[in-house]
Amino acid sequence: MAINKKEEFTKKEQELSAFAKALAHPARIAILKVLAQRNECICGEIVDILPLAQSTVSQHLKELKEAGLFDGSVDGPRSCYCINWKAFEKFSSEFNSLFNTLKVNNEKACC
Amino acid sequence: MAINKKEEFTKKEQELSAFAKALAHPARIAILKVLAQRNECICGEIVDILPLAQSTVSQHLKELKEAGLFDGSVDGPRSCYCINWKAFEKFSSEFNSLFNTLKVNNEKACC
DNA sequence: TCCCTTCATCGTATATTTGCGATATGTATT
DNA sequence: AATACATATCGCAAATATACGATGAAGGGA
Repeated sequence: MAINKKEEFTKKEQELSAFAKALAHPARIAILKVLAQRNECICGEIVDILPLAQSTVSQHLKELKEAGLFDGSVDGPRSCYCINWKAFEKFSSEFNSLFNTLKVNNEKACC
Repeated sequence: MAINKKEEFTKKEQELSAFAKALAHPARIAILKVLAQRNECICGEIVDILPLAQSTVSQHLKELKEAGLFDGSVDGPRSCYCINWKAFEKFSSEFNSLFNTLKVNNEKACC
């Protein structure tokens, strides 16, 4: 058993949860924060900052990439990682609309 | 090997990722949506709506509860699930501030 | 009291994630 | 061509998540 039932939910539910999943590890949050602190894309450096092995960091980057949040352009011997802003904005606004829907009903709390 | 390194990140990174993890499954998104559609806490019904076995749904509810997003008050033979609004608002606003920080720097995109 | 309903928990199987070292790849530099 | 550097990928081990059926607990009604 342990059949994966994720396909049985709506597409939007799957998309939102996939986005959340991409952010569901502190290392990946940390990576995004590094991007926020600098005003440029990351070209290396990440491995030095995180307390993880190079291969593990590479794996986390891959996951952000596969989630569509990251554009990685391999550029010579060093890579350049950038946020895919279109995707990021789309997901974050969808999250906010979910949050807001929930909050509106909050005003009529029942227990 | 396979040692869990989550503790080596900052507390905020851990909190945010834990929140994201709670939303990282379509079933849990669906549960929150059900709450949004009705104007009241959920007393049963969830199992009928989701395409999952009762025990599995119970497990997902437990996870939302352990993430601090859900308050569950077992009340006689039926339970009542409510969102923990304080926690929810805290996390969603922290997410937004992360999003906004990222967006600000977006304006100086470099690649 | 004896069942029925509702939900939680346990045990278990499988899938996925996390993490590392080793190795491959790909581009500059010498 | 040989080397050095930065990343990616592979292979494996351990941890965690997902899912279900079976069972347990607790209240309500016959």
